Amino acid sequence: MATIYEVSKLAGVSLATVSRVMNNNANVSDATRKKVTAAMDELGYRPNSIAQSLASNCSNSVGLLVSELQGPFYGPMMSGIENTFRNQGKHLIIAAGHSDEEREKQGIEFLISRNCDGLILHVEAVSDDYLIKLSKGRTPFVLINRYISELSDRCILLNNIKGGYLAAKHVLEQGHKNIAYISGPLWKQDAKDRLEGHKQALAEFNLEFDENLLFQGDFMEASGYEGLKALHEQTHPFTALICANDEMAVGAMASARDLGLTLPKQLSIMGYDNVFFTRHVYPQLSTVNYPIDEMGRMAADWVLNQVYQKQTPPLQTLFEPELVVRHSISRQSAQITSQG
Amino acid sequence: MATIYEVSKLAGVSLATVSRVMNNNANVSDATRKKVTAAMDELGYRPNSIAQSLASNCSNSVGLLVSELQGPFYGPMMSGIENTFRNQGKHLIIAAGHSDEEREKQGIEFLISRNCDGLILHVEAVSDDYLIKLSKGRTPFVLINRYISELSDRCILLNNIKGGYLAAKHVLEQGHKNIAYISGPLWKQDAKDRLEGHKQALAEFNLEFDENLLFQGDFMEASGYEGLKALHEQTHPFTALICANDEMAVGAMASARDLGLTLPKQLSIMGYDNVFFTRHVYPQLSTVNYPIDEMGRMAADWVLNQVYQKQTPPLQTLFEPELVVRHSISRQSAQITSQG
DNA sequence: ACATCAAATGTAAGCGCTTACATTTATAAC
DNA sequence: GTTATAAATGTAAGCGCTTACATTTGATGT
Repeated sequence: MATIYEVSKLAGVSLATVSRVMNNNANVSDATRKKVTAAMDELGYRPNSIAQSLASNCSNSVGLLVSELQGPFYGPMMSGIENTFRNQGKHLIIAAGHSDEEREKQGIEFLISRNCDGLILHVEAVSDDYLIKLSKGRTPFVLINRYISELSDRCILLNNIKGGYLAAKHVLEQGHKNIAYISGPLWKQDAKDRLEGHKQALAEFNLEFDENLLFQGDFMEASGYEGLKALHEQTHPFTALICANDEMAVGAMASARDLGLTLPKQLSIMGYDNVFFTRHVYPQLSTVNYPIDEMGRMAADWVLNQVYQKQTPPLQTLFEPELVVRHSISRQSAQITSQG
Repeated sequence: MATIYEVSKLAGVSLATVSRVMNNNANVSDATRKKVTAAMDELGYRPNSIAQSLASNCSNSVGLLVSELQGPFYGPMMSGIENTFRNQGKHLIIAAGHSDEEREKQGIEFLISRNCDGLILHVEAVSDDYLIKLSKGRTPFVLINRYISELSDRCILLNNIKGGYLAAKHVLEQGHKNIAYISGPLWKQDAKDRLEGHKQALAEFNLEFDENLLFQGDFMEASGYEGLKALHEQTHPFTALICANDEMAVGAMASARDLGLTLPKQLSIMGYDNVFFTRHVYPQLSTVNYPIDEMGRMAADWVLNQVYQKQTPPLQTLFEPELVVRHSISRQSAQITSQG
């Protein structure tokens, strides 16, 4: 691999001049610029970006930490981010945290030690304190889907209370009065918020939230399956089920079929996230849109703006959910009565 | 950020010794090792891996180029790869090629200029010649889902002929005789192979392949939708439709509903890939399993073995598809007759 | 006590770039 | 033709590490 030194020799100029034409940041005469680019072409020269990073203390790469590389949720987010950076000549280093504190920390440290200029973090397991301490460090970062008041200007969030409210309101408006709920893990803020919005809507309809109709899941499909099974076995009747995300909703749909329930006639089911496969399930799932791709792009814009001082559209940190009505909520449902 | 220099000062040893304890590759007395690690802890020292890469000419990172960061196919692949490398202390730099020749080349060059020790490529647009030339370069790479005879030992492939055969055979065994086919773009080898396997099965059942029942799609959902619409409008009847991947199959299912066809009674539909959402569509889609996660892990093993000289399970380059029977193929179908 | 040799440590030259500063060259004003 | 000033180019010192080679230290055998 040719180095800058060989290029400079071939072009008959100094290292510095070659560097200047690469970064075209200083005055270089047309004649020498031509000589240099010719030499580069001849040698097939490619700058070694590791060396560039070390020397300039700027790697032109930003780190992205997500929980998982797979799954319907992270794909669109990564894609939105990658796109934005590609257009700006920045590069993406991706690590997965697997919702595990140790691995999340490892991932963050790797990205920092890799001289990332900025970080986009979607972390769940790491503590607020850790992040606050991290914010004092040299690598700026933005948080997706996590709120820490001390870091509020770098938290990109969905209004989950509103989302929970929207979902419940829609179901209530269809005439349902007994509504079961499968939540996410309630130590997570988003799970809590969605449930809070749910309760607000209930209150607005003068209905009380029935704790017996709450099942705490973990945002995974299996817990949706288990959740509906468990709810079906207890004695309080319900005609609709709201799940705190689409994966659990899909699990619940499978469960409903195994229980012999006709959807949506005997049981209405509502999801959350508007993950792409919700259009493909049967019946098509009504849900709440989580504009995760947009939020990813916004996170990328944040980095562009705050780290690279680029012009960007105005930064926005709070995003609004939207109701997506499809065919999984029936207008009037027969009550499922208890098993006992 | 503390540097190795500060650590050496604090510990009262030379740079080299600090480096040695980091890499524990030479004789260092217990006493000094202790002094050094204590100094590291005190300073919260983290080696700068950019500098390490530059000096050692080994970045401990491997590059991965995929077409898209999203979609049901690449997620499991990336995840399998990331997992393997995490366990070995290697890191992953991901770029997307978007099936575009220029962008694929850019991506590859970026990864190389980033001093990746090895590359895993899932490329579609770049030419064989380009890859052959690339193989002469300094960065070793392995190809997923692409066959180039000159590079055959580094091509990790699915036996697509067999897969196409399996799908068709299953449909034939259920008694279907008139089978429509929505292929991928036929300039792509995998699309060609799947169709070839399809024809083999037909031949085995003494059936002729009807060109009128072939629609060439592009592996995307929309082309499945359009494909079935077009097939339905022509005059040759068929009772089953085989799609060259699941996305098109899902598109075709939507199309079938719009055409008022009951699935699978009036039309049987078969997919290919066994993407995770095939279990969630209705009726659940019968398909052919593409073990992409395993193949990703194998690619990672290849790099570990060939680039880092690690012990790995034996390298395997050809993977076998498997039939996945679910509920989208009916035993005996009423014939769809022509529209005309 | 001395030589011998291995183990432990230090020295310093890079890795391929960037950039502050110094120097040279061209341009313009008088 | 000077001189002042700006533009173009060169010089060399790093960036934070690794590693070949040199040196020192400590055992061991005699």
